Formats: sequence, C-alpha cells, structure tokens
Amino acid sequence: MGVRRQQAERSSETRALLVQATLSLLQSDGFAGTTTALIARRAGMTTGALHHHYPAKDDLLLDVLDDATARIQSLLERGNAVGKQPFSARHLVDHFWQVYGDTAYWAVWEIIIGTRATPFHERVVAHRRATIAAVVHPWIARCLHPAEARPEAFRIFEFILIAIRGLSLERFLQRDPAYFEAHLSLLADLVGPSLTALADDGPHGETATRPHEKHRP
Amino acid sequence: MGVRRQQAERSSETRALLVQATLSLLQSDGFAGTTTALIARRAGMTTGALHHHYPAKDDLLLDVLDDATARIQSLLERGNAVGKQPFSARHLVDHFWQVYGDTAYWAVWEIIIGTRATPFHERVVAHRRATIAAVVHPWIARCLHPAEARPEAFRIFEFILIAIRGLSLERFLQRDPAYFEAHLSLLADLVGPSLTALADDGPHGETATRPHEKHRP
DNA sequence: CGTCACATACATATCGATTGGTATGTATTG
DNA sequence: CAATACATACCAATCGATATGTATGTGACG
Repeated sequence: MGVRRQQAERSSETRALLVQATLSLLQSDGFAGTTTALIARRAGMTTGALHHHYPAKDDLLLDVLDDATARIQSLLERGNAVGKQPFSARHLVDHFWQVYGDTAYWAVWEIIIGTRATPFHERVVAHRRATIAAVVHPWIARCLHPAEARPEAFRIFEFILIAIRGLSLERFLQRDPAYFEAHLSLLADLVGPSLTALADDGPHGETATRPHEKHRP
Repeated sequence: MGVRRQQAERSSETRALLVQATLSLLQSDGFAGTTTALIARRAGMTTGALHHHYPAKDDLLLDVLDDATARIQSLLERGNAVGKQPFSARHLVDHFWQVYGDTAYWAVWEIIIGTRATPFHERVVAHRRATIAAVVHPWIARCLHPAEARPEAFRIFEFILIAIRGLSLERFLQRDPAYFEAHLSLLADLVGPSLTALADDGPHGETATRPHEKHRP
C-alpha cells in the first residue's frame, strides 16, 4: 500500500511546521497574540496553506496539545531513572521542573486559559484530563511501589506539579534565576520527608500529610 | 475649593463601574475577551464614555491593577489576627487562599500574561513589584517577630503564595472542591513544621529549609 | 511506457466581523 | 455661558475564515 507516500510525508512535515510555529508563538506572544497570520508566516507559508491542513484554528490547537502530550511523555520517560527507589526529592523536583517549568509547556496553559470562554474549551479540558490520566498518573504510579496505588503519594506528586506550575508563573515577573533555585530547593526540602516516609512505611501509612511526626531513631 | 464636587463624584463613580466591569470580564472571559466594547456595555455605557475617562485601554488596566492592590491590602489587613503568634499554618494558608485564590485576583495575572508581548508589559510588571514591596512584604514582616526580617521565613511565605497560585490555575480544569481542600491541607501540613520551627528558634536558625531534622523531644 | 483524470499542496485575494481609538454631537452640571 | 459627561457615528487595522486559482504529485488505463 505505497499509496501517496510522498504526499502524506510532505503534508505531515508542513503540519509539524505549523504546530511548531504555534507552540513558539504561544510562548512568546500568548494566546491572543497567536494569530493565524503570524502562525503561517512563522511557518514560512500563507494562511491559505494553514487552513488547507487545519480547517479551523481549533483543529490546529488540538494538534498542538497532542504534540505537547507526546513531548511530556518523552521527557518524563527520559528521566525514569528517578523512579528507582529511594528517589531523591530534589531530583524529582528538578525533573518535574525540567518538564513542566519549561516555557514550551506553558503554551498548553495558554490554550486552556485563552479558550475558556469558548465552546472549544470543553474539548481542551477533556484533552488535558486524558493526558493526565494516560501519561502523568501512570508515570507516577511507576515511581512508587509497583501495583500499589498510594493516594497520599499521588497527592504529594500532584502537589509538586501544582507548586511548579505556580513557580513557572513567576517567570512573567522577570525573577532572578536564584529565586527559582531557592524555591525549587525549598519545595524539595518540604516534600522530602513525606516522600521518604511513604517509601519506608507500608501501604497503609496515614502519616503522609504529617510526616514530621513520624521519626525513626 | 468646593468647585465641581458633584461632577468629580460622578466621574469617579463611573470610573469605578468601568474598573469593576473590566475586573469581571477578565475573570470570566480572559484578557483577549476583555474588549472595550464589552467593558463599556457591562458598565452600562458606550465606548465613547470609556475613552472619555481613559484615553487608552492601558490606562484603564492600570486602574484595575490599582484596585486589585487596594483589595489585596484590605483583605490581608482584615485577617491580621492571623499574624499573632503562634499562628496556625492552616489558618495562614486559608487566609492566603482567600486573598490570592479568589478569581478576582486572577484578573491581575490575566493582565500580566496578556500584555507580555506589548510595551505596556513593563509598566504592569513594575506595578506588580511595587505592590509586593509595599503591601505584601510589610504584611509578612508584621506576621513575624517585629523588626526581625528572617529571610527563611520570607521564603516560606513566598512559597505559600506560589503554591496557591499554582493551585488556583487548576480551577480552569474544573476540579472538584475536595481537590482544592486536599491540597490546601497538604500545603499547610508541609509548611507547618518549618513555620513553628522558625517561630521557636532564634533569629539565626538555619533550619528553615530542613525543618524535619530539627525535633524537640 | 505514456497519458489522462484527479487529488493534493499551497498562494492570492477577499470576506464580514471585530478590534482599539477618534471626531463630533448632545445633555447635564456649575 | 462654559466645562464636563456621555452618546453617536465612524475610522483604519486586524481577526479567523472562505473562494478561487495554479502547480504538482499520483493511481488507473490504454
């Protein structure tokens, strides 16, 4: 079935160009500044070509979300050495910061926030939730004892992502690099005891949220 | 100098209406959806009236930032009972969540992020930094030992704000209320030991970032 | 193998709607 | 009668999207 191989390849290449251009514009100019004209120009073509591959702008944005999902999965997997126990909280935080602190990932939030008043937002949220369920949660589960789903540990991992998300926002205020380093270090120190306590305890430990009271002599 | 008292009052009232309408639109529709036409309509007037009071849209946005600063100051001050030691970490987190977790405050970030590719962004960032220096930091300082500026404590307070910021983002993914409650509780439990350790230790303690190793028998 | 029928890739030109902003008119206040 | 508050009407620019034209690739058929 070698039908139209070359055409399909050309098509997917220009699609990738458009997705990359959109991703780049979302980072630099934000959602409102990411217009079809700018996307096409940055990708080296016209709006006609853009709309040939993506009938509506929303379709292009969905492809951008798909690309981000693949990127997250790849980056997470690359650091699966972190998953071996006992994992260092600092390494975990650094790894998450590398994935979710990157400006490329903020493009996803630009789409989530920017489309919130449109009917399209529903599909965006669904896509994001599906990614979390299919990529992030399995990765976290693989970090913990296999076949053991610990809700407390999930919460802490989730919390690290939340804190990193908040920290990444501070970039817009043009913070010093030391500012980020200090708070990444603080985050690791805060969650560190809880994580080690969870790793040592059995699966029924209820000390997840109060790790400082569990103290081994 | 009683000249034109009523006129000035009328003017400031409609300005307040415009600011409130802008704030409301930034919350519901985001920065891109907050157009001058919608602002004027929600405020019950026309774009002509809007541009009479604010020559450019940026001027209106600056007034919105001023309003947010005043609101933050008021809300922070209202809960200054928290500042009495020993303060509960949970109460502190709840108080910050009440101020910074509110959707009204997200409007400020809509402006920060939405204007990032424009020359106006510089003034927005400057305004924000001034607010932090003039309102937030003094409030934090008042929470701690008077006249004692503890960098470690500042970091932790800052971190709480960062985490709350990240948590507030999750609202766009339509999370369950229990989700927010769980993470607020977790945040309080994580920073709790560090805060009490700082409150008990002298001003030279270097255990701020590793509170779990400091353990009183 | 040649060529015809057609699908695909992309450009040009343009659409109606909407953007922030201006100019000018009218009503209200002092 | 000013001066201010606000409305009406309108502007150029830009938005996402469409319509149409052209060049190129490709499977089917003689």
